[in-house]
Amino acid sequence: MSVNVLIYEDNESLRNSLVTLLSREKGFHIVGDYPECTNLENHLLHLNPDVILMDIDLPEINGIDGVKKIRSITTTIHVLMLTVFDDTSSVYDALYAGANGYLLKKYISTRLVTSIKDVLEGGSPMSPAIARLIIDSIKQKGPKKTALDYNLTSREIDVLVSLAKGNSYKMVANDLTISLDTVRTHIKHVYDKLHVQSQGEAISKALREGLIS
Amino acid sequence: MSVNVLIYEDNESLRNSLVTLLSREKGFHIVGDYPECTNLENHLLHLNPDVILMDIDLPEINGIDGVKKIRSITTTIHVLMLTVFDDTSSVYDALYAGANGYLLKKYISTRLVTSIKDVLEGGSPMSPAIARLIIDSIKQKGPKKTALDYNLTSREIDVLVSLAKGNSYKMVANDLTISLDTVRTHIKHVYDKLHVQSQGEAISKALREGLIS
DNA sequence: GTGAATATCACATATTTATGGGATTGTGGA
DNA sequence: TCCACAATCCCATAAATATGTGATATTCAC
Repeated sequence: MSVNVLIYEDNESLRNSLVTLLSREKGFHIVGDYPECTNLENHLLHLNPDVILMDIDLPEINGIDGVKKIRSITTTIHVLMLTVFDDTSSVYDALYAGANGYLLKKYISTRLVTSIKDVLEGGSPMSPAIARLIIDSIKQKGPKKTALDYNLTSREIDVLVSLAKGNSYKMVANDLTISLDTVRTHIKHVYDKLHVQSQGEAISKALREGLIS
Repeated sequence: MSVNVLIYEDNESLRNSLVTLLSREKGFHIVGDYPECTNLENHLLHLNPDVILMDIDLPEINGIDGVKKIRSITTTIHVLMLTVFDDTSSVYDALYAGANGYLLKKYISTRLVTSIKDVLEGGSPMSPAIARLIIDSIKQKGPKKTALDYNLTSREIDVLVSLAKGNSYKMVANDLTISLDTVRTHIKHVYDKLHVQSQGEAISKALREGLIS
């Protein structure tokens, strides 16, 4: 049994290359190749693809929206994005839209086949440059500070967490089974340590810096 | 000129395989191979590696801490993690520690050489399964809801943002050059729309759901 | 041009917060 | 042993917040 591949790529010579490349490979069957994905629903219904190769920069409906449409219909078909862009926002948009992998076009000749196999196994193959983008943007958010960075005690964290849930002092007291005044004391200490002077600032600082989540 | 590779891997047979594998490849020069990375500083100083292959599960000092130590000394040396684990926390820890790539051991025979070349080019090669983990954990945070999901108006967002900075109502009023009562009104509406009844809950909900950042 | 939604302001008041004091107990390190 | 610190509680008060009700002007779609 072979893998059904559906191709959307507006660059005709590249599209032909893809077809040639996969035709030579046994185990792959190309069920369709189109320069645009306006007829997506029909294709999905009648061509029965296992994997879709989707160019990101498509006329009419772009690849991102194409993926969204696919995902609104089915989550089982694997989608591998093909792109010349390696900018962060395209990558993120595609990932959120539900793409399974992200291959830079310059790597197509050497990695297309293995990448398709990877997505079929549930992996998310991506060019190293793409992976780098993702990693950088994750790291940018920063290694989460621990409560230790502000010398918050465990009880102080408890109070902060309870507060962030939207509890009033009274509710926090009830939540942690301590008195209202104790809650106040803890919060005072938290404010001192975080150098803030209001609940709003404390909570947003705690959330943004990963002290609580 | 060749690439200097330094290897830390406690499994002796695997370490020998790595050495053999890279020895056969021209352009690579192995400057050292050790079962543990306790002598890291010295090695860095005297062996002059371009790339370090680092097992994650090392005795004495584990690979994560190894990377941290490397990064505290230099950021230019490339580090490729080798692992049998593909759990989320190991991956994240390694990334935050400053690893450049993350290769599952079962792919070593087929992808080690290209992966090393990838890191040298500034990319972050990783096995598809690893990439999948990262993508899933990103997506888990969810596609950010926009303010539209709660029908917040632009002015209401302004107020919310200002509040999250830690501003009091007075300061918000000053910030947006509107009256205190107008601030109150906006906040009332925000609370209604978000279904909350305190500043803390509003801010944490807004931050967690990505309404503001 | 009517109505719905936005943005603005006003007044009133019960609760809640922020902040200042001060106190007791237990724990763990110097 | 003694000191620092964590965790608990108490009192007091000025300031800020939550909530209700009501009003006006603008805009934008129907």
